[in-house]
Amino acid sequence: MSRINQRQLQRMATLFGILSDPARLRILNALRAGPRSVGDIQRSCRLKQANTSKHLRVLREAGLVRPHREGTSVHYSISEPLIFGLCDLACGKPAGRSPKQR
Amino acid sequence: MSRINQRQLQRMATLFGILSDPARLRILNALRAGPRSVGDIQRSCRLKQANTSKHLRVLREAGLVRPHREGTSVHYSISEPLIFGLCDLACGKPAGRSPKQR
DNA sequence: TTGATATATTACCATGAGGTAATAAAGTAA
DNA sequence: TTACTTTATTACCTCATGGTAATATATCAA
Repeated sequence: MSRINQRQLQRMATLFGILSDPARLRILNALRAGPRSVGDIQRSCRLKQANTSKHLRVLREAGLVRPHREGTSVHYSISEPLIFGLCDLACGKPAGRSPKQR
Repeated sequence: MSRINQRQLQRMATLFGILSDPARLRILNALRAGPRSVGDIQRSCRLKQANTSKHLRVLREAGLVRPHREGTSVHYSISEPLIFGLCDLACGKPAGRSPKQR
């Protein structure tokens, strides 16, 4: 029997859930090059202001991203680069054959 | 500007979404040791019959798992082992500091 | 102080997904 | 055929989540 802790499973599921949104993946990808202000993220990801803030909050509370005030604006940066390992892996192969296969 | 295709992003998001359910992670983990019948999975994962079937369908349609009839029962096996790379990565570090950090 | 800009939060709606009981379908045996 | 077992599907409910407009908060300038 596999002895993978239920907590651990739950944490994995939660993390995957956070990464299961295209908008959040776009944000993370935008931050890949370096810190960005909320406004920049909003514009480059084509998101509404409230929506941007909401997604950033999710990422922040998950510890994937970190805010830093700079005057009147807030700059976010990746605080968990391991995320990109996941993204690259997900990007590379799995479920990559065809969009739909039943 | 990042030129990650929108399609690719959507595919990633979908894959992560499929992995964002504890029950499905349990199933995948159960299959790690080798093929298993639906009934076995159901019992070892403590899932209801309909629920098991539903989750297996999701995994199957995503190409992560493959069915194989054997008499009156159906055995499922992992068809995309790369998934475990994702799980191991997710398991190892990210968001791993504390369960909640706001 | 007022005004302007940037970000966060709230309230609401609409959609999607998981859980489950009931039913259907597929396979085997007699 | 009927009866039994195993798996799949359907219908339904409930809950969680994303999108958005409106509002609040924060920071700076004048």
